[in-house]
Amino acid sequence: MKYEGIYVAPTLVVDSIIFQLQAGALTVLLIKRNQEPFLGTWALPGGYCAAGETTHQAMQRVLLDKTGVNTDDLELTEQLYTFDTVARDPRGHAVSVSYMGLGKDLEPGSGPDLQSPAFFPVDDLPDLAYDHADIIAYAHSRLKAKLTYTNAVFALLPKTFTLSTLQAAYEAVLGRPLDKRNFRKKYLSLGLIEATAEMFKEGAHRPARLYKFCQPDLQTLERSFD
Amino acid sequence: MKYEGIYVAPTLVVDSIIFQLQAGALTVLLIKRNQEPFLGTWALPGGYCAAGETTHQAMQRVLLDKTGVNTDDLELTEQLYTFDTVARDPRGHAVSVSYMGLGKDLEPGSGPDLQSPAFFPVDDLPDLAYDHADIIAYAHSRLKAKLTYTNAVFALLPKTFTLSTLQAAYEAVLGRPLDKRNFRKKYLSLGLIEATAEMFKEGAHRPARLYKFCQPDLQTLERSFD
DNA sequence: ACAAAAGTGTTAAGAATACACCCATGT
DNA sequence: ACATGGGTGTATTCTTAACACTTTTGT
Repeated sequence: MKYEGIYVAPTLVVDSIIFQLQAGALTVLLIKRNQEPFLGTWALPGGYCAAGETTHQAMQRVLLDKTGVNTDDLELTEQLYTFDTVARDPRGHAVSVSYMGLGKDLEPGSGPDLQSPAFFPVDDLPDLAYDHADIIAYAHSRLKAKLTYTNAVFALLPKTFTLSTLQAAYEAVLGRPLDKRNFRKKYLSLGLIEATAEMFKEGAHRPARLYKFCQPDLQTLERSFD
Repeated sequence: MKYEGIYVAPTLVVDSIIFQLQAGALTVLLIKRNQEPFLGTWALPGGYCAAGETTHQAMQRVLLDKTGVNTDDLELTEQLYTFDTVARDPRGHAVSVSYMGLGKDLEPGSGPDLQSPAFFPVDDLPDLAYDHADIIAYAHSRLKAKLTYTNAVFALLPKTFTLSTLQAAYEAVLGRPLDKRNFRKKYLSLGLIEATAEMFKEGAHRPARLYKFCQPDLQTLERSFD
């Protein structure tokens, strides 16, 4: 072993990629940086992880501090990847552990200490600091995969939902239209959702049956979706 | 932001999970710890990541130092997961970035500085330090998944191989027998491998055709395997 | 009555599974 | 000639993909 004297660890940071659906589009939470480097540029919310703090705890703290979003309001959190970045920081080399979070009806806070948090459609992002555009693209591809082999959509939807809403969620994430009849047939055959007694009435058209997930936690599908 | 004074990063370590096939079994590289904690207990090769060093570089250095295995001899390396561990180390909290490596004909070195590196069948592991048994189980499950949706087997096989060898590799990783005719039909239909002109003669039976991968790098399958 | 979204079935093609015998070689 | 592993085909079931009209409601 080499480090018999003083051991100096690399800077450790955490970044969050928080997705939700808004107006039928998949959106991601960004902040406007209020310090150099990349002052004034949009970026993923991130910050330092301190000794004695797990990366997950650091993620929760940083997310709350910078965006006002509480991780208790997320339905699903998952570690994404750990990036080695050379010029992430004026200190030089840093290691960034990134987490993906999914939720619904998330409200970025507003206040002087927050960094203008806002959700942007993933198909219409502003210029981003660092390699954050790549990280978002990677998270998006992971999310697509996750929707095909798990029931992770539940984290993007309300407790009860119509089949059209469910299909729209898949279409928003996957970025392409799906056949209505095939979608319903297949999804119902998976046995993950069940009809409730309620209907959803809205507008001048036939009411829709409301469904719910049988189990509100992450399940792996045996037949992968699409 | 909280850390305006001195910032102290958590201890950052890297661990390697190196797999290869030996005598038809999937094996993983372990060392016998020569220090506390867990002195004398088998463990995954791991060590500190220092400032100025990427986690990947640290993994390469640590692996070579502790086992004599050179990462240049690995056919495939992939970051696995980053574990927050509380009691990993006498220093207290640590963050461990783990990498999975695949290779063939890997020879652990021997020498006074090395920590008795040896390959053990994943189905017959000794008692392990820390949560390394869990980490290996996780890596194994990721490897199984990887074999079903990519051509990652190439990293476990020689340049040319028979279909029986290929099937045996799948069976060793997945831990269950596969049907010979269906396996061949499906694998050949994927178009990832092609027959060479050579045959492999061995023993008192019909020689086997040797195949090779068309492209010797990682490909994602469109139809997932099995 | 009409506009708007909900709901519903069939057919055809492709993929997965189950299954048993002959072939080429060395001894 | 026999033992050993290499090599091959078919029938059945299940899954996927393509495709259009009727129903219920509010205005």
